[in-house]
Amino acid sequence: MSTYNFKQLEKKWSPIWEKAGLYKTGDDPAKNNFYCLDYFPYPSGAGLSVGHCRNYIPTDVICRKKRMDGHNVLHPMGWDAFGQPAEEYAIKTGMHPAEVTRINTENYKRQMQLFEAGYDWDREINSSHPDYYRWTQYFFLLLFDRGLAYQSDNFQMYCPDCKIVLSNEESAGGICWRCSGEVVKKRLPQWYFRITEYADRLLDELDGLDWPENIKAMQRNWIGRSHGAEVNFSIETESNGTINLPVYTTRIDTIYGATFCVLAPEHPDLASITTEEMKKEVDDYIRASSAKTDLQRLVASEKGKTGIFTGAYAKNPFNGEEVPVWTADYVLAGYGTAAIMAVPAHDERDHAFAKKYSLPIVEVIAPGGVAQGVDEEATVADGELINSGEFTGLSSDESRKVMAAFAEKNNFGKAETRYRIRDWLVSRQRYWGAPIPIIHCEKCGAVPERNLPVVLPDVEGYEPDDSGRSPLAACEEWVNTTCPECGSDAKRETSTMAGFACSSWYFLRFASPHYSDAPFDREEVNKWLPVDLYVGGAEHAVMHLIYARFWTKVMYDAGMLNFTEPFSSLKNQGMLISYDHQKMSKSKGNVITPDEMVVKYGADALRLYIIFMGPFEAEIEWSEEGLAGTYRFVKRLWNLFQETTDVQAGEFDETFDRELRYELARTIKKVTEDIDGFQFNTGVAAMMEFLNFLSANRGKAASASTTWRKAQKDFLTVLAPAAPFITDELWHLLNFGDETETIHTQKWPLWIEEDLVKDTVDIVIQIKGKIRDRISVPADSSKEELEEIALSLAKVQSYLNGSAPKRVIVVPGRLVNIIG
RNA sequence: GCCGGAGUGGCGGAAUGGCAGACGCGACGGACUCAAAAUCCGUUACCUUUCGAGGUGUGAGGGUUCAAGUCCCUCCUCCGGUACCA
Repeated sequence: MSTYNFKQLEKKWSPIWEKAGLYKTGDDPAKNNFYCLDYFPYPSGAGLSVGHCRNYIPTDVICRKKRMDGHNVLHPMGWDAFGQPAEEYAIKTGMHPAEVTRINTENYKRQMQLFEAGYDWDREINSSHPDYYRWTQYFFLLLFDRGLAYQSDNFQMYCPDCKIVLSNEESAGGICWRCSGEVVKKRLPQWYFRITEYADRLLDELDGLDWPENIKAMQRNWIGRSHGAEVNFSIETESNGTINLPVYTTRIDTIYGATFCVLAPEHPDLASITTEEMKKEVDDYIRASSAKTDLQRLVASEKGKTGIFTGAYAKNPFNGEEVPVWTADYVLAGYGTAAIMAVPAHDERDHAFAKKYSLPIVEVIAPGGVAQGVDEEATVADGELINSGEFTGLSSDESRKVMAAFAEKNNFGKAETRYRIRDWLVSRQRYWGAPIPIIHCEKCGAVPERNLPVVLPDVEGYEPDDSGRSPLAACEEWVNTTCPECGSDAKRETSTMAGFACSSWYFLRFASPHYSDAPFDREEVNKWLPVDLYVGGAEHAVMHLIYARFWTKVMYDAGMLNFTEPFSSLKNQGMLISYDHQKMSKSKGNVITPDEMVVKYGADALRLYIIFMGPFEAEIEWSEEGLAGTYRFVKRLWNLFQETTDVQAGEFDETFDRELRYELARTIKKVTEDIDGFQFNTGVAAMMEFLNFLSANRGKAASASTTWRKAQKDFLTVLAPAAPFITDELWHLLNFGDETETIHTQKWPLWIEEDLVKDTVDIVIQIKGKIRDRISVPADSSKEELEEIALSLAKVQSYLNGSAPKRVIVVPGRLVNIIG
């Protein structure tokens, strides 16, 4: 009998499986296909921590089980290799970002292999390789050709620390997603994708997805569809004639209560409407607010909103009243029309502003027909319209329809749906990304470069500057080119695409990673996609996951795909918290690596602990003692099976044989259902229970030798996906297969349903809901029999004290409850 | 504020409306050992106990039910997201 030596097993089996092609994508036409995908990792210099294992180990377990229960499995891995950290490292050291990336990807791969995450490495892809990014560029042009890519010099978010522009998704809350620093607004010409055009479909098609509810909710909030109306107020200016001022409102029912209008400081017509008298003050205000970040504005206005009267008055088209026009930075430039009608009686923000600047408050909504009074606070609820001309008496709900129609009929407004989501800012003034395949020609404008790939040239330095120029701009022989349309001198676009462009289609590439005629082979894509199971952290709810859905829909519209949603089912693993109760990060110095754990406890114990530590989605604190626990489990398995490699038949014990068959069937059923249902923790617990049972009954092995041996075999088989090394070793040691075979290609065992049927069951006897006794009865005892037995029990008799029970509830197989 | 989720032993966590605390960690006791580690066996929600058992208990308070961790209502706390979106 040998001692458990995980190092030896790992060294022995890894190469054998590799040679056998265990993880190669299946292509048996008789089998169903299963595509399991992990989020596209960015290979960072820090390498993988045990936190990442919570992603890669469960998907590996699922895939192993899927192969065993008869699926062709596609489980690929690749690298989201373009991006800032490699570039920053390159800036610091001068090493080419491609070299930095190569080193990091190799390390990731090595680590994944340490804990035997089984990927089909023949399908490995790298988004920074020209063979890949030529297709990213191809999709840029697809969007361009379909009118979904455009250039604009709007204000956008800019992170001064990262020196990079950010999309709205990347700067949610005014915070840079990467460095958590505050972002500022900057006006630079940039490329955008028209994701807003797909807002309705992105919202509506969420409903059918098997995704976590919170992710769907985040996307719904982010898209933020609201139904309202646009109404044109009009302003007679001193020197610019009549200016039309459209405002967007979801509460047109309150329009008779509009007592002023407010324009965002960035509103394009602000200068034209401002009177000579107010010009200086308004200009000062604009300057002051543009100096603030959005976050600073928000913080400042929590102490009190600020604003300036423009001197102008706007006419309310419903009642002809003239109301003062103000500018204030509580009105956002990027939403609606950047102008609002302010109804202080029925909007908290307008109320606060009106109070501060002593503007009138007119109450026009009476919830339940009763005016609430609006001096102290705004009445936000719907109600019956009062003081509202011909609309008085209508409900808020009705009037919203009627008044929008009225506005439309009279040509001063219309019903309007608005969205919170903004177009996707995709260009970056960075070196390490996919070049945008556009040539700027003075005559022809922005012309697509169809000769792909536009290869990233080697440059002297990678440093971006504050001017918003990409390092590529310095590479003159690359920048200067000729226009593909007219042949005259032209310049290449020097920005590259944000990394999220690369990850918006990678899941398609895995179906045919070496295909060179198109981004993907349609037949292969139809065979494997949509992705059956997509697993990663929750942090990409409104970034990657929304972009990838958008691109998929565009490709569908272009006739390239026959599905509109890329990921049928999505799961988010929980975060792993370090021993210091903080997120693991290199900067905090609290990272625990799989490397050190594999050295200490072996891959099998690590794998088991990762899936056993708690529910898959839950945030859990790392515990090395916990890992020591699963290490003890594999050691106990090793020792017990070493002792019982060759069980000889002894005197048959029917009772024990049945018990063993029952426990085995129960275990197989539980493990099967738990792996399928992502309840790995309870599945492992069931296997621990079974091992405990075998261990406690090891002395009886000979009395049920056939079943015992089957139990050993099936137990190893259901444990194999979680603990591949020890199970294959023991499987061979116990002679369940020869040298040419491996446990990992065995059929997943089925449990025997009849073995789950018990002869006798334990019944709980309750009196008024409290447990007073337990009895063991034949499993098929009828209600009447159970009642009779229960009532005859001495304990029950003494509780009843001679009187007849009022009521007896009998649940066969479970309990009898006697109400005295 | 709004949206989503969660509150169960010392800890991570189990429980189709039907025996709360599976499994694991930790702790305690014992065996083995010169000793320690490892391993094995046992105990481990709380209170009371005549050691038979009795009572209490799943964030708080109500309710439905023969029966509630689980269903309903009100509230509290925590986590995640979002935040002047008119």
